[in-house]
Amino acid sequence: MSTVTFGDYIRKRREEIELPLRKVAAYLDIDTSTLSKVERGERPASPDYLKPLSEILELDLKEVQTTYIADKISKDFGGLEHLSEGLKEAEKQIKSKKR
Amino acid sequence: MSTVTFGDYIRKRREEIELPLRKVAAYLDIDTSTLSKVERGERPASPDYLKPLSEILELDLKEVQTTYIADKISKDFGGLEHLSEGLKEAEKQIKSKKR
DNA sequence: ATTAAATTTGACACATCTGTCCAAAACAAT
DNA sequence: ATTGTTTTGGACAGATGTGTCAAATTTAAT
Repeated sequence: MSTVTFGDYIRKRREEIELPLRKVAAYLDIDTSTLSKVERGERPASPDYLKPLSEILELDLKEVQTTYIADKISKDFGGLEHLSEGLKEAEKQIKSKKR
Repeated sequence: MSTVTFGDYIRKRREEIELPLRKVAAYLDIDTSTLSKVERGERPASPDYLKPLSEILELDLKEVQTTYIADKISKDFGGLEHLSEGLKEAEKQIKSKKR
């Protein structure tokens, strides 16, 4: 399975449509350097970036969020033995709350 | 559905078996005050607490972790529209990695 | 009501995080 | 090789997080 990091995911797409970091960073209203670090996984992405990223990279917001969440969870909780069960439980609770 | 916070969960159990904060905190090797804040949700629990908590509170580690994860996820990602999908995806990736 | 124990509060120190700035390096094009 | 552009690196400031300490409050017991 792939397990692509968030950084790789947006970098790949950015190169695909041939936008320089400069442009994308400007659209997100952050420094070029910051975005570079996010793409290389040196820093985590802020959730604030997700919406604008989906816009300028012409990606489905749902996919962007999904990739972001999966990546962050594996980084934040990677060490826990019972992560799978915890996620299932979290899902249940979220669904029940969404009503 | 309940959606019990991690703090409520361990406080309830601690009171059930009638241990003072003092004792539990000592076992976790943290200040009483810190544990008090964790129980009341004023501060997040450190993952380091989970194992010792499960021991001194005589709880299944799996349940402790699960509650911790569910709580933290809802706090960390509460705002995202596509959280459910993201969690499913994260689960998939974790499972595939566990091989 | 006093005393003792348990719990909470708030100020504090120290560490970590987040993003910026600007200089350095890598890359393209000619 | 020089110039222009993109990308990266590292020092930095300000914000946020983590836990401690000591004092204040609450609770329980007598």
